[in-house]
Amino acid sequence: MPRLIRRAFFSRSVHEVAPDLIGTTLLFAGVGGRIVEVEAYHHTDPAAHSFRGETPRNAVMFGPPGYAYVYRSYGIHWCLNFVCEPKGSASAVLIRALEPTADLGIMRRRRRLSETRLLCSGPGRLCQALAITRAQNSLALDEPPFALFARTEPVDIVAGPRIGITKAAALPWRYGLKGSRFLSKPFAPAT
DNA sequence: TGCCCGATTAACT
DNA sequence: GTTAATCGGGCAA
Repeated sequence: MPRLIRRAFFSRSVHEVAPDLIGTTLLFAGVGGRIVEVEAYHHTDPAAHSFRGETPRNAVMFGPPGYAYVYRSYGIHWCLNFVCEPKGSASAVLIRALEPTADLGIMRRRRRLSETRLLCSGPGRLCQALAITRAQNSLALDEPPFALFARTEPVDIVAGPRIGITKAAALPWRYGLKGSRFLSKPFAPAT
């Protein structure tokens, strides 16, 4: 049986936690899969929601690590983040893609899509498949309905520039599972 | 109070 | 490659 990841796991630099999340398994109410792609957002980063200080929307980022920060993107989609680092540093990891492993049937129904590769390959898609909305904002990640399981085997991790942002876009703070078919976009080949 | 724009996706050409 | 859909934060007035 895989080991359950506790919230102390997140009490480290977002740049350590982000690659460590690759290959772990995220379940929400028993539905989910293996994390294959994440991005790190540090509070000193202009692209981070916390960069301009605390507001009602981003308040969870300023709280203790190990909690979910959920926000609406482009007025349509939901995006799931894990708060990291000591309380107050306001850094988080955006969960960008999963390899579906648990309860594909309910995810296909929610997404109205049969193709497994696209079920959770993107931050908005993943939230639709797991039925995550603002209602899950500020929930603890090591208590039901959330569950996060440690990897059971070593993984190869690749890093590259983040996606879909205009500020500080060159920083290589996107991490992925090497060779995964379930990435939202491929990583540029290593040079 | 109003206006602009974004950590996106899917349906177009 | 381009664009609409659609909401709330941040900033100007």
